[in-house]
Amino acid sequence: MFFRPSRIMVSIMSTPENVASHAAVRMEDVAKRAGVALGTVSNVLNQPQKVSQKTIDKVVLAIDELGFVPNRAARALAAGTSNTIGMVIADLSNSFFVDMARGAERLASESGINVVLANTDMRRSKQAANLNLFRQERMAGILLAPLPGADPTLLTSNATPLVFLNDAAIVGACTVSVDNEHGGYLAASHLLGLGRRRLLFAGDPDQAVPIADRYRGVERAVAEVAGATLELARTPEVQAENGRELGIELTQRASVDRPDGIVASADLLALGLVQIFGADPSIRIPEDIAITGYDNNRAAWDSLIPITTIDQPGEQIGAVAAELLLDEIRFPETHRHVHSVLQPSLVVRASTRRP
Amino acid sequence: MFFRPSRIMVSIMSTPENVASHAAVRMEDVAKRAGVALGTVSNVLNQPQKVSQKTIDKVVLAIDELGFVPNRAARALAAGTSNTIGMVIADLSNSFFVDMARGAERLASESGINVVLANTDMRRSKQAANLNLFRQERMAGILLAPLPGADPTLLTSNATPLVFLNDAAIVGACTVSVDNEHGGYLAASHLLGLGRRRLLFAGDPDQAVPIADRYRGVERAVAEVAGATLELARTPEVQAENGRELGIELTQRASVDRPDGIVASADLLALGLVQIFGADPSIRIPEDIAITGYDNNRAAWDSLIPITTIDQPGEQIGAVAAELLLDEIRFPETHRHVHSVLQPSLVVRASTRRP
DNA sequence: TTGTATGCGTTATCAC
DNA sequence: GTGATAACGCATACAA
Repeated sequence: MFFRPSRIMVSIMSTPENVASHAAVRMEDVAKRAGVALGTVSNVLNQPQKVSQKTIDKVVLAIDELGFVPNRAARALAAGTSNTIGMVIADLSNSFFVDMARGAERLASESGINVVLANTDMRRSKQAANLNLFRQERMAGILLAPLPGADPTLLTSNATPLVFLNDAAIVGACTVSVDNEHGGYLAASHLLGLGRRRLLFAGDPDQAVPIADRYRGVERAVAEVAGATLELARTPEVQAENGRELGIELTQRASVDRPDGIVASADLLALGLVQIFGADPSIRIPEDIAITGYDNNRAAWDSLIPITTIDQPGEQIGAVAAELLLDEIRFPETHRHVHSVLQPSLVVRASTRRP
Repeated sequence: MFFRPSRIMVSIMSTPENVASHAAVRMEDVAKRAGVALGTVSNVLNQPQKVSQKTIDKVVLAIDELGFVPNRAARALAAGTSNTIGMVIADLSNSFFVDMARGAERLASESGINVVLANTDMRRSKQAANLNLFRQERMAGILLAPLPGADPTLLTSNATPLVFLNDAAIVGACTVSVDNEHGGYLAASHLLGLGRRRLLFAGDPDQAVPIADRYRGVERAVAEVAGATLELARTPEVQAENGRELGIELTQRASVDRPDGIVASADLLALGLVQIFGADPSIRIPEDIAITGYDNNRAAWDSLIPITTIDQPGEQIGAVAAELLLDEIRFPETHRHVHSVLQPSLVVRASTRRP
């Protein structure tokens, strides 16, 4: 299937002359050029401390002149180990996962380890394919931010160390996740602390486990405060559009029947609510209705009325996961699987409190 | 450097028993188990048509029972080729680039080729490191969405085919980019076509080449219409905040001095403008001021007043680039470098035209 | 189809 | 430090 843009400008160019055909430069060539032994070149690359500075200089020079690029496939085969780890990500469109990747890369690079990514793009078949790919590549280890729905078969091959991100419901492997129940509790407690008593939770707990967890946290917070009530407004999705629909519905209620605090299960949902209430002169944010979001997306702070939200520690998740993976890689016998649960944090903005 | 979350729940678990130590299962083991020759196993994996169905079944069964995972490093070394391509991306936080990755993956997978990603994260050193990594891995080819600022040294090693994405200013390689000048022209023409004559361009052409190109397109469109004027409002950045600042400034002008059409150089910039004007009862969108954004971010359609914008064909860029790369990989001698320029498209929403 | 043999580019281990 | 050489796991070509 070819892609032909509606209008395409193409300029034919001559192929560049292969000034130097690097294609076949091997270590042996470098050794010859530098006048040293093959093994010495290998040492310069992997154990420089075993080689005199003078020799190193000669070898490095030869490498430059010849444009030698070490062959990692051969290296991995001979050494039996790779120094790159593969990360399989459920959805790169979600900045939460990109943050995890950034955190993992940062920590891994501190140990001189590379991280390559593969996008699952929300498709189960791609998740399996990418896992296979990395195992076949004999990656040192794998970081997996899986699709929702624990799938034990992901662990079939035990050969490559594997750490799960953002999914606690896995045994037989390390996992790093975030405490969604606590996040819900934080949001609701914040509203209750501001004196709100008629709370509403926007989102469908039956739709996703994290949302259910957040809802439980909200319930717990409400139960701790005498006189506080909680209403559940199920939305089909958690997009801005759903927030607007819910917002319109709420504006049509008598003001005494309206909640004075809303915990939205996602920032976009909160954004939709803020848009509707903000356009209604009879409703003031946060005086009449205070609103919290969830995720700390840029949608939350790009809002005309910046939205209080729960920040997910994405980078930290990635860093902790990489840390656990490196431990499993380095000390396979002594390693013990741990389930690490990180805590989200509250970010207060104008949607709940006047600056 | 260790990451210790403020509060961390850790549960120690026993390491899983290595039910089957897959670590050392080789093709030879599979062959023995299936009662066939080593070469036959290889054929089953790479050239099934050369093997009888009965033999295939035996081999597949043995593979399953032993949990054999083919070693790609060895395969690549022996065959001299890899069937995965590496993609180095300037900034995964930008959904534009994620779209490119999706497009590249889709097209490559049609040929049974894998795509792995590496995030440059806007840092020049990481870009170089990731390129090195992929070349050392002997990837079949590399897709590079480079950092701004053409860097010829990226092409030093000519061994691995390389295609540039979103950067036309490269010779000696294929490039795929989008016509920003045309995008600016589209936006301005749209406003002019709606009768607007006092146009304003928001953004700083000196800040980035793409913005300069868009501005040129706007200038061209304005020049084509008699009586049309164009004002340039330089903003330090293209965030929502900058849009709001500009919006406030414009509301303070006498209405006759205000533009009746604004081409923002980015969606977030447009979002900020829409937020301010939308909150001002004396200004109607689009009657008094029509606004276009650029990029077709979700910010554009999540806005309370959905924003007309220029859609960047991200997936198409990725697909075309992958197509060109595959051609260069397959036909190295007949391949000719081409510079493909794709066209953006106008997406009309409520910020310029009542539904 | 089967064995068998050779080579891919590196690492690692010898004795020197 | 040198040279030589045996793996590493697989693809491929060859003769049987």
